[in-house]
Amino acid sequence: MGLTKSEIFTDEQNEIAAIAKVLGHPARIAILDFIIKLKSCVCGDLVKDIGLAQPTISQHLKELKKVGIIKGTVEGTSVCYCIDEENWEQIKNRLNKFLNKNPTENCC
Amino acid sequence: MGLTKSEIFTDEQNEIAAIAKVLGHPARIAILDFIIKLKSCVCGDLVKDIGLAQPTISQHLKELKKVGIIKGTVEGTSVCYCIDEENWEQIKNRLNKFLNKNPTENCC
DNA sequence: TTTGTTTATTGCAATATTACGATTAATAAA
DNA sequence: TTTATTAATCGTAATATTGCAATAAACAAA
Repeated sequence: MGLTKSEIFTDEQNEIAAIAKVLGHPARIAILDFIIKLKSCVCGDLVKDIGLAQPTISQHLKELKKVGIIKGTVEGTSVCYCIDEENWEQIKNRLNKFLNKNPTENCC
Repeated sequence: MGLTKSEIFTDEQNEIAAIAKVLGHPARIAILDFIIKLKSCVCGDLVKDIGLAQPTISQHLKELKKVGIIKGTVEGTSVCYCIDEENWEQIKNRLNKFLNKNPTENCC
C-alpha cells in the first residue's frame, strides 16, 4: 500500500527514521558535503556543482530544511543555505544515541 | 522519473545514503531496537512484537541484511537474527565520519 | 509419510519518491 | 517600467517503496 504505518511505532523510532530517510539520498548527502566543505553557505552553485536540474536541487533543499538540518537566508535574488548548527547538533545527538545502543553480547 | 542518478555522486556519498536509506523506516528501527534490547537474536517474535504482517517483517529483515547490519542463522524451522557486530561497527564509523564533518564557521 | 511450524517469495494494489520542463515569484539592475 | 537573474512551485512521467494475502519452501515431529 506504500503507506508507512507510523502509528504503531514510538515517536523516537519515527523521528530517527525521518532523519535517516532525509539522509537517504546521495543528492542530499552531496548537498551537505558541499555546504560543509565551503564552510559557508551556498546558493545556486549547488545546481552547477551537482549535476541535477534546479527544481530537483530546490526540492532536496526543501527536505533538508524540513527536518531542520539546513536553513536558508534570502540575499537579494539568491538564497544562502547553510547548516542550522543548533538543530544539526540535536539531530546528530539523536542519531548517536541510537547508534550507541549496542548489544553487549550476541548469540549467533 | 523516480530513478536516482547514482552515477553522478561519489561512492562514499552513495554508500552513506544507502545506509541511511535502510535506517529510514520506523519498522526497521523498531526491529533493530528489539534485537539490540534482547541482547540476543530473535526469530519470528518480531512479528508478534511489531504490528506488521509476517511477509512485511521478512522484507524489512532482508533489507537490513542486504546492507550488512544484521545476519540470520537458521535454527531448525526458525531463523535467528542478530546484529552483525563487525559490519555494524564499520557502518557506524562511516556514518560518524559523515556526521563529524562539521563546518567550523557559518555565514547565515 | 503426513502434519505442523516457521520463514521466504510472489504478485499486486496503494502510495511515495525522484527528476525535470514550464511557469511563477521575487528581487536587482538598467 | 522593463529586463535579467535566481529560486520556488506546479504538473507530470517514471520508478520505488510499503504492506499484505496467498503460496511455497524448509525443516521438525509424529
